[in-house]
Amino acid sequence: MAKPRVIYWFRTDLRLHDSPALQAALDLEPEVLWPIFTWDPHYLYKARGGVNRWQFLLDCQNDLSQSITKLNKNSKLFVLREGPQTLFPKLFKAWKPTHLVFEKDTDAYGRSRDEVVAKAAKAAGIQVIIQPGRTLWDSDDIVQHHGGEPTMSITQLQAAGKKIGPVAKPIPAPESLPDPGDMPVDFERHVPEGKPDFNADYRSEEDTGYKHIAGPNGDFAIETLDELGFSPATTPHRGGETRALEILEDLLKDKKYTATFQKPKTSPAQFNPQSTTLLSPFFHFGALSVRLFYWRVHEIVESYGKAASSPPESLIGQVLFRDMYFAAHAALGASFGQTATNPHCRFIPWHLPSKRDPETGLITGDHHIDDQQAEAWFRRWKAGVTGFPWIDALMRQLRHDGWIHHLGRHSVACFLTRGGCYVDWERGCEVFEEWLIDHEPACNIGNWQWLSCTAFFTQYFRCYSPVSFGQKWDKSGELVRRWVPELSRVKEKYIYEPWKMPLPDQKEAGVRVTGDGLSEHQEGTYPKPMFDFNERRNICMAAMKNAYSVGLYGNDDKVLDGSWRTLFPSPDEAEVMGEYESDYGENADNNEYGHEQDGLDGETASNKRGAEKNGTDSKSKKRKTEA
DNA sequence: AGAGGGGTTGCTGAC
DNA sequence: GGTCAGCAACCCCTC
Repeated sequence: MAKPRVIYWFRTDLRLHDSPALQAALDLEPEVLWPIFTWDPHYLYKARGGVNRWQFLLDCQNDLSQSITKLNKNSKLFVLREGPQTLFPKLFKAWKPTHLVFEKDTDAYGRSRDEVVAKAAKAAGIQVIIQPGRTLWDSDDIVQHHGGEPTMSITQLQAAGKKIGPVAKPIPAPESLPDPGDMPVDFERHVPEGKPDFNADYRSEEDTGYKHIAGPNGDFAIETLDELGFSPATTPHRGGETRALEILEDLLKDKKYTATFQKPKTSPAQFNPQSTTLLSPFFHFGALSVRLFYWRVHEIVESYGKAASSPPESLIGQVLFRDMYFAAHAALGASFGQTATNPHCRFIPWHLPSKRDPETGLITGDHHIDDQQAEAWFRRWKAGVTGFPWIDALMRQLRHDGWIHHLGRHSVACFLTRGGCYVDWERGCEVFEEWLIDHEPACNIGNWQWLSCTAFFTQYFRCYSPVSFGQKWDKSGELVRRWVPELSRVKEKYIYEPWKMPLPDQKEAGVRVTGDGLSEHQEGTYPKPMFDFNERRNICMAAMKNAYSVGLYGNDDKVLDGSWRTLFPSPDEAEVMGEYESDYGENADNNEYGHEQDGLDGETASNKRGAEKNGTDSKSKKRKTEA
């Protein structure tokens, strides 16, 4: 029998060390091995992912390519600029491989993509080998050992993991790689529809990348930001396997830090250097193996003795949470990413609910504007001009650097959802998807559900304050001064509450606190806070209490057909989403959120808001007298 | 099997 | 300045 001719398809496993999939490819003792990467129109246009994450991806690709070349001067990472679904059938014919090998992906899009590719391979008589490798344990395995259910707590994940057995020991990087085979690409191109382009804002030039399948010089070069029409990245954080391994070694040298790490005791305000490892983007792109991390940290923890920290707060605990979210996503698929249809996600009548595709039931990435006030709050939150310096500093750091500390993410997520704006967690989730360099669908979705108290976590009465939480970690406001330079000269006393600053102090600090943050920004000004936080916190908490007592989950018929409204009789019960056009506009009597005209349509948003506040107060009083 | 303890990461004010 | 109860009271896990 002829020797195997193997295509190794790199995706988010951009490393040579501890790759069970790459090892499986090499175990075939192939005659030729093509290390390839394919462009994916989904990530280029349909999934949000700003220029900063692209930069990190490029770093990982370039580093990997160089490492491959070090093992075989004839080889490198060959980038093919076409979507895998249309490319592979043609590649199978043109290159005549015997095997296609890649690492398992369990996120919703990844699964559907790989199914198409595997089917095409089968039709072409090519053997497909898929190996898990993104997580500590195979996520499908975890689900299976948890009764087919998603893991919704860290105890559940740990119990399932225990049943499977110890995390696999890391595999060393290969010492050599076979030559690549011929790579004819004289077949017809499929150029994807670039519209709608969720990343259009990042393109200052035309996206020319798809003009040539093997790049402008025909050498399968790694793309550049220029070719994608992107402006330069702003993030200082750089990727690559080499860098990842260096950061890991540096971390492990500090035995005390590694062994006694307690996440809740690391500061969200610390930067340069930050208080946590910042390894998350490397895990996302697979530039660092999470199992290598696990075992190397484990070693240090074991040798450190009793003073070491333990999960869930410890470093090991952090990667356990990652596996928990992956297994929840693996079990629920696309439903995991939204409330509607998700049996494990509480239904809360947030403002700015997602539009859904009537065919699939899936959210479209667009939202209903049920309330102009909430829309304005959402826009100010995203732009980092809420008038709350702690929130604004974090949002600006996030946009610029693509990374903020975990507790910073907690602060801004709580603020947007249950602890301030009462805006749908799916809105915030989309912004993080766009901006985070470490964006991992499962973890991002899971954490937004956690913070909004719709799944994983329920203690909605624990609410982050945009003033106190910042003060607790950063009394003098260094993070604010760094990211909100308008306030850099403000006295410590007012740094988290500039609206309390008397005029003479404003003058001295060279800033005027005025405006709504959305109108044209005036030099030397900082916006007024967009609401009274304590007032909003009380309204939101009462509304959460009410929604919890109604007790609907995302898969409930009442949620899907719109009759949930009968359970939230009127806006004066508590905060509840307002009116908006249905997704299924044709039949008003039978639409998704269909309901009788209730006489509110003529009222303004502010009138409704007034009713909410008054109603909340009277309701809570009523409850007290009943008790 | 119902109760009680615990849950990575809240805030406030009293001592 | 550090600890702790009270806030009002969620769900999960274990015994």
